[in-house]
Order: sequence, then C-alpha cells, then structure tokens
Amino acid sequence: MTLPGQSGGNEMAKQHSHLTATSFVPSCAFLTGDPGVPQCRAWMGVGSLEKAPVSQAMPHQQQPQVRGRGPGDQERLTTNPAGRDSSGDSCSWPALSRTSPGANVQAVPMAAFLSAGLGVLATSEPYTLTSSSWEPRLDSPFPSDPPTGAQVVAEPGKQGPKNPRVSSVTVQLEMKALWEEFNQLGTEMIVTKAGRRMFPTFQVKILGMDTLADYALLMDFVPLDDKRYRSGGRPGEAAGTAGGRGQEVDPYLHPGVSRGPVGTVTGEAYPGATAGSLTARYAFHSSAWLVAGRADPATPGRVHFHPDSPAKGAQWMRQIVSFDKLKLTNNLLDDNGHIILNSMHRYQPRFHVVFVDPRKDSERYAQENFKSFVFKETQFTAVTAYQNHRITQLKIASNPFAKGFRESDSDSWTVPPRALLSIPTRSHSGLGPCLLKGSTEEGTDSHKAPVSNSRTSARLRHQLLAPPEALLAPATYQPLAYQGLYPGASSPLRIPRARPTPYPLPNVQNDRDQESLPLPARLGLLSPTAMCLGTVQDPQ
Amino acid sequence: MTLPGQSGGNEMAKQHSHLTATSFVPSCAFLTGDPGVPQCRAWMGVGSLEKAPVSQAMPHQQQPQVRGRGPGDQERLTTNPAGRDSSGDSCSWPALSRTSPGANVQAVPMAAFLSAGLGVLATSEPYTLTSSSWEPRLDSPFPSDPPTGAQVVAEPGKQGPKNPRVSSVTVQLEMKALWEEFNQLGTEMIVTKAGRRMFPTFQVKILGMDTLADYALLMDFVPLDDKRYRSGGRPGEAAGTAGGRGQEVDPYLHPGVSRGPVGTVTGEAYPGATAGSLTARYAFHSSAWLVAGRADPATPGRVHFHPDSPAKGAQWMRQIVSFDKLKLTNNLLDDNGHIILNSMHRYQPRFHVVFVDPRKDSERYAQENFKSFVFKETQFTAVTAYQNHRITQLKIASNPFAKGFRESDSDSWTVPPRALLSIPTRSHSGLGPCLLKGSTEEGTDSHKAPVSNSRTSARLRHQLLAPPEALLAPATYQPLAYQGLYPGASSPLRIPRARPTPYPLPNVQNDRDQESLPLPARLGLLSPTAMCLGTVQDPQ
DNA sequence: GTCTTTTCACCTAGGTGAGAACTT
DNA sequence: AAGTTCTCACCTAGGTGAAAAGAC
Repeated sequence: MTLPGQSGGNEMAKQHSHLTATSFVPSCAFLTGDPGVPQCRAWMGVGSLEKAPVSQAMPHQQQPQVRGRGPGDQERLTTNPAGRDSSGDSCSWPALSRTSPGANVQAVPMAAFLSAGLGVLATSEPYTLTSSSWEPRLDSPFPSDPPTGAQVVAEPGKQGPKNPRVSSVTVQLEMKALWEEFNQLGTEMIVTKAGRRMFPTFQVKILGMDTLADYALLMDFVPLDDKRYRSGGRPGEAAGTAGGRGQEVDPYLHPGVSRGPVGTVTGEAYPGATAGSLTARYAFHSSAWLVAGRADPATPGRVHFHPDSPAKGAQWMRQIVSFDKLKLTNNLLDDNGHIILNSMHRYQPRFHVVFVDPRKDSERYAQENFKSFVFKETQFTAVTAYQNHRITQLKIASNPFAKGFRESDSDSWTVPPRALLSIPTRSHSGLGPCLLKGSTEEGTDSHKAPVSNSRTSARLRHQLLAPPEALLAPATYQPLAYQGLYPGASSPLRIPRARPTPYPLPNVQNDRDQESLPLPARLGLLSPTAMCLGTVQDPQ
Repeated sequence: MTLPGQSGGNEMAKQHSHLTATSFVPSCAFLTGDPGVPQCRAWMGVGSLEKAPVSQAMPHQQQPQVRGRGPGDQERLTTNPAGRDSSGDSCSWPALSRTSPGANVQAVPMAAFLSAGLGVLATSEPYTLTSSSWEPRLDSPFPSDPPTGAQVVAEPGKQGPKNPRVSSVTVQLEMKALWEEFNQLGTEMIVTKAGRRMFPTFQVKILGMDTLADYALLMDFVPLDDKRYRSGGRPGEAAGTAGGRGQEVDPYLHPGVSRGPVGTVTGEAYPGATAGSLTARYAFHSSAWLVAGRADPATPGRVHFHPDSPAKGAQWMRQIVSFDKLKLTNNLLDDNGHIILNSMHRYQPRFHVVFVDPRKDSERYAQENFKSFVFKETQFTAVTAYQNHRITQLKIASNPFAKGFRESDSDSWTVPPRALLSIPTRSHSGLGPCLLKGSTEEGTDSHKAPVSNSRTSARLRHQLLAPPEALLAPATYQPLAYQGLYPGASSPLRIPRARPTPYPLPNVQNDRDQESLPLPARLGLLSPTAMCLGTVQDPQ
C-alpha cells in the first residue's frame, strides 16, 4: 500500500483509491477459541487491526506505522476515495461503512457467534481433506478429490444444534471445475502488500435460506498446517541453465530464466517444458514444494464480510454470490481490512452463513445461527510470486485481466470456450462479460487453430522473451468440459452471471419474492431505486 | 440501452453490464399528489416501470417492448452482470437489491411519506427561484443568484411539523462554485437512451443528523416550468457558415460547423468564438433558448435512492454523499431505474432526507419524517446534445472523463487547479483521484502557460477539426477561486473526498462514533469487514 | 431543419503477470 | 540464492464529447 511510487503524489492517490476499492476493518472481534465464551471487545480500526488481541501470538504492535503512514496521517484523511471508488464496495457492514477504507467505526462488540461458532468450527476439521491431507512432495500436490466428495465439506454435523434458518442452507461452489483444475496443479494465490484478489474468485450459489430472514455472509482463511514451505529447488537445474533437459519441466519459471532464449519467440524454446507428454501432475512432481520449517507466527485472523451483508435470504439466493472484493495481503500491518496471510503457507478458505437473529439476546444463539462450508478444492498456497508456472499459465488462460499475457491473438482464444487451456466460460470473479465479449467479439473465425498457437502475444512480441512452451503446455491439462458443466456455456449470453451483490436477476417473473422487502416497508418507503410518483408539480 | 451494436453479442454483454452498473427499479410507488393519501400499489419492475399509474398522463403502455427486449426476454436473465459490475452499486435498497438491474422485487408498498411528503413538497415551491424564475430569452439564462441566497433553498417551513430527527438536518451542496459556474451559462445535462450521469455530480455534505437513526437519502427531479424549449436559432447564421461574424458567438456549435476551418488547429479559428471580450452572459444572450411550446407529457416520475440507503446518520455525515450512480435518460421505457426526463425541458433536482421511522405505523408519520432541499444552482436543461458550447467547454474542462477533449497536453492543465477554465479541484462525481492524479503526476512544471494554451490535444491533432476558439474562451469565464473555496485544494491529497457510500474517513480518531453500529450488534455480530479471531486451528 | 441515435477515440480506474530491483 | 517489492505493458470496464448518421 505504501509504494513510494515514481510520481509521489500520484501514487498516493492511486493507492488510496485502491484503499477505497476494498474494505477496511472498522472493528475487530477475537475469541478465546472456547465455544460459548464470547469475549466481546471494542477496539479501533484504522491502523490498529493488527493489534487485535488474539488468543495466539501476534507478531505486531499497536498502532504500527507503516512506512510513515500511521494512523492520524493526514494524507489518509484527505485522500479518501471517491468516484468510481465509490462503487467499489467493501466488506464492511452496509450500515456501518460499506465502502469503508479507513473506517473509523470502532467499539464494535464482538460477535458471540464468532467467538463460539467460528471458534468451534476452527477447532473442528471441516477443511481437512476427506481423501488425504495435503503433504509436501506427494505425488500430487493437492490430491484431486472426487468431484462428489469435494463438493461441500460443510459443517461436519458436530457444530451443535442449528437454527433451522441456517441448517437448511446449502451452498454450491461456482466455477468448481476451474477450482479443481487449479487444485490439481496446486493452487497458488498471490499476496501483495496492497492486497490482491483471488483467482478464481470464491463464488457460491446459495439455496435453502429463509427468504425473509436476514443473513450475513462471510469468509475466513485457516492454515492447512503449521508448516512453512519453500520452492522445491528445481532438481538438478539452476536458474539460467534452462532448456534441454528433456524430462524436466520448469515448474518455477523465474523471470531470469526466461531470458535465456531471447529471440526464440515461437514454440519449443524450452524442449523440456513443452511437456506435450507431461501431465500436470507429473510435471509438478518433478519439482515440488518442500517444507521449510514450522509456520511463521500466525497472521492477524480476519474475516471478510460480503459487502452486501446483511441481506435477505431471497436476495442472497437470487444470484450467485461473489467474493470478488476480497483481497489477500502479506502485510501484517494492513489497515485496509484485507485478509492477511503468510506467504509460502497453505490455507483453506471457509465460507460462513450467519442468520441475523432479531432477538435482543441474539448472542446467546450465536452458536446455532451460523453454518459453515468448506470446499477443499479452494485450498491454496499463498505466494508473492508464482512458483509453479503451470499455475501461472492457467491463471493467464482463465483470468480475463491477464489476457495481455495470452499467446493467441485472442481470436483463437475467444472462439470455442474450450479451446486451448480449457478456458472456463465463467472463470472470473464476476467478470462475466469478459470472456463473453471475447467469444462474441471475434468469435466468428472459430476455425483458428484451437491448440498450441505458436504466435506470440503482443507482449511476447514486444519483449521477445517469454517462453512459448508454457503456452503449449496447457494442452496436456485435462481439459474439463466446462460447457458440459455449464450447459449453454457456449452461448455466453446464457451464462448465469455472478454478482457481488445480491441483486436480482433482471428477468424474473413478477411475484417471485415479494416476501423480501421489509426494510423499505419498515421505512415507510419502498425499496426501489426509483419509483413512480405523481409526476410533476409545476413550480407554482 | 438497446443499441444493436456492431458486434451483437458483445454489445449485449456490454449493455447488460451497464445495466448492472446502474440500478433498476424493483418497484414503484405513485401518489395522487394528495398529501395524506398514500396509494400503495405493487407492481413489477423489469420493463414495466413506465406503466406506473401516475396522476398525470403517461405516454406509454404497460410492459412495453423496447426493441425486442421486453420483460421476460431471456437474454436479460442470462446476461446478468458480474465482476466489476458488482461494484457498481445502484440506487435500490440494500436489503432489496443493491445492484439490482433487473430487480424482480415487486409488490413494494408505496411510501406514505412520499405520497404525502414529496407530494406536498412537489406542490410547494422550494425550487422556485428566490431571485427570479428562469425565463427563456432573459438576459441571463439562469440568473446567478447570490451565493448566500442560493445556498440551500430548503424546506420553506411549510412542510408541516417535522420530526426533530430531520428538522435539525442541514445540507451543504458540494462543488457549489462549479455548479454556479455552470448555472451562469445555463446548465445542460445530457440525456441518453442508456442513461447518462450528471455532471457536475450532485454531492452534499450533511449535518445535524441523529447519528444513531436510520436515514434514507434520495433525489428526484421536477420540471421548472411547463414549457418545451428549442435551440435558439443561431441568429443570422446557419450551420456551415461559421466564422467571421465578429460579434457573434457560436453558442450551439454543431458538429458540421466545426468542420469549416479544417486544418486550423491553433487558436483564433473562430474569431467570434474566441470571445476574449465576450462574457458568458453576453455570449449566451446573443442566441438563446426559445420556447417551443408547452411541455411534452410528463415523464414517469421517478426518484433515485442513494444506494447506501438506509444508513445511520453517523454514516451519512461521515463523508460527502455523492449521487454519482444517478443517471438521466430520455427513454420513457427505461427499465434500469434511471431518472426519465424530457429533452429540451428544464428541471430542478431535489434532495430528500428521510428518517426511517422504526415504529410500526410509520406511515402515519411519513409527513414529518422527511426534509427536502433544493439548490437552485443545480437546475438544468435536459438535452440530447449540448446546445451552448460554452457548457460543452466547461464540461470538458472540469470533467475528468472528458480529458481527452482538452486542448492542453495535460501538463498545463494539471498543474495549477485554477488554470484555464478555473477547473474545480473536485469536479467529478467522486472521481477524486482524477484531478489529483493530474496535478501530482505532471504537476511539477507549473510554470506552463495557465491560459489559452493553443496547442491542440491529441484528439485535435488527430482530427484536425475541433475549433480551438472554444478552448480559448474559458479565460473569459469568471474563474472561481476553487482553492479559496476549498482550503487546501492546491494540495490534492488534502481534499476531502466525496463518497458514494457513507463510508467513514480512514483516519478518524477512535471513539468518534461508537454509536452508529446497531446492525451488527443486533446481528450478534460485528460490523467489520474483517475482524480478528483466534487464528488457526490446525486441521486435526 | 432540428433533434436524436449511434459509433468512436480518448480518457479514468484498476486488475494481470513479467521482469527487474531489492532484501535478507 | 530465495523471496519480496516495485514498475510496467496490457488488459477489462466504463464515462466523455465529437461527429456522423438517422428520424421526424
């Protein structure tokens, strides 16, 4: 967040814009980890997130100054975001600070449900792999669990009695096929100081909610183990001596490495990496993650509330819920409310549905008012730079924002959804239109070579550096039939779109959920954005 | 909204994205115009907004099909926006459909406060100019009222008894100086089928709210008169015969006109338009708006709720409230919840603060639970194309998104905030960083000619068409000292930023408003985006 | 003729991985 | 040497007015 930037003030503005785009943590709740022992504590937001007294070791101090930008820094106060940033909703409560970067909301009572509920969940093993826990140097970095079993490793049932309003809730992971594809390679998620979005984005479809009840949706991340990893050192090969090793794949293609064959911009620059015969699994096996020791001190535990929380069940169920505002950071002093993770550590995202109990003594029912869901296929390793370049390529292939790094001139890419890397039709975090655009924009020439296009991308042509092998490798992945998984995917416009906010489908029939409109009613108002009213009253 | 688009599907995606980015009207309320006669009526949203039975003539039918895209159109259902669109919050109630393009929320009871309250307001004359009503062919199109008097022509006091929660509320128009500058020229706002944002954006600073109470903020637009206008026909000059008329100014510079002096890309191409000696008032006077007859049938009356409604008073007061999601359209069949206006008609925006009464029978108190504010300087004429090219130039000069049309190479522009057209330091709708960026990015060479830079912009160079005179004219405007009005404006980073959502300033002291956190508390949760919780529980 | 619609270049805003520079 | 930080080109997404085309 505090990048000095080449152009000082400008960078500051940018960075604060960014700040705004994401959420800030106005308050913090911690817990003893002991169910039923809600330890509410009010404390501050800006710049002091890290000092939350957690039951475990906290490696940082209060009111830490991050490169001169501590709390009270006037720049922060004045460079508040505006404009589009406004639209960048964040993860705080709407009523508190929807787009709250530097939320000054504090003194928020700890959530009983969290101290008890999540605490319980945390000590249980919902995120433990059903098949086998991930172990470094396994044949497969992350055993691809059978699609069925991996579906929803939701609350093991030992979460105690549940309120029917949450017990009946079921959740479906969106982009499951893509997640699995990543998981097979060993998903990596970039963490940066400023915060980086996840890709794939965690998106779910929700069923079984009480349409009239209020729910809050949130996510958190728990370590998968107590280990720290390191990039399994390219066996028998040092950076700079790339190429020619045949069997070897270059799993951790570092910047410097790609420099060797400058000018070799067409395929096969890296014989060993073309990997036409190497499966992703094998490729990864040749060089893997190594245990570097015990885990670093735990990062400040944080949860990310979906920005639309709380909302009615009807709203949540109306469309896919996307956590595309969630960002990961490795900055222990982060004051933007991002999820703080240790690089080179493995994590399991968790999803929680919380019923907003209207009762006064709702804390007492905290335990029974939430339900948690864990999808094993969403596990990942936090990294500051990609270690497995197959992950890199899959990201490039499936993330619309990385389009600039794709090899094909976009025409071969955008046509058949399953061309090349088995591009998911809806890979992005709610970026529905992206791939759609591609497929329609230049989709008519679908006869282009669907695989191993040796043409270099604009970027590659410009730099004459990037190894094309990476772009050829994808063919070896087991291309999941996304179209099959998502019927109608070939017709982009038919793809149900994800939404970060629980907005309704534009086209639903009239009386589908007239139930879900209490707020406006209570307001003595209506819910609409705009409503009709006796038009016009000439200015007398 | 229904542009056929050159690349079919792609355009569809785009347009739906856009759809998403803005709000949709899930429900509609209408009123008899009779205070105290709440006529609640539930009706549907998508594609049927227009059929709201308004007390006045409605020129359209129910369930109209807009170019094949009527309700039930499957494309709409499937092309729901996602990804970034998600961030595009709209103006519906959070609990209902925050980003609700095709909100299928319906059957929303009419707001009593609106039927009574706004109805009353509508028939009163808060928006009647204190000085003098705008009349076509006046010496000044829009008499520039004294800054003091124009400040807040808020509720005349005859709105009846008010709840102290709203009676104590005061509102301050942001960017007042810019609004006044536009108002002096006769503000014009573009309306398009797809919906166009307002510029300047309506932004207010709110004071006097009960920090713990819930408020909804909304806007609506009322006609300033019952007339339809037409572009006062360039006296003695027809399009195509531009230039050389000395005294004449080209108030409605049409596309064709600017073509004459092709190749003349430096200043003084249009002698009469350089207007070094012409004041804005004079310039406009030479050619003005003419009454074309009585107003067209009233458009469906709509109101735009601030997307963050409802929220606590503390939240609203924390930062500037920006209505940058509000869009104006001339499409009577609009189903995106945009404000529908008649082109070539004049309007007065109104701002309403509504206390969300928790009482069950809140409808009974509707009248006393709202307060309205009217700022005369925000009046405007709805147009499909700018008629007064001074307005065009002022928009270009002050709207960051129109930067591409500026003459200077951005260096002279971005340095002193008051250079050239007296650029407001915070002109944009929450686009704070924009100008900030400019001023910091290339702000070091502040010695550049601050006025009448004859260099053509990138665009001008490319097209060799745009008449530079327009860009020189600005010097004749009374440049308002924005820096003076906004202390510290010269230091971009110090400018209080506007926010579309009531998020808090990043840097406020700890216990400033611990009051404003009822929702989470009620939730049995906390309000934060992220909070601390006992980190880590190794997978058993 | 006047107004409206559509397309387009040019912006803002911000999400990507690459690659170099930096840190330890 | 390995991991982290930072800058950058290249994207997506969408807000501008200009200009041409269309409508009445």
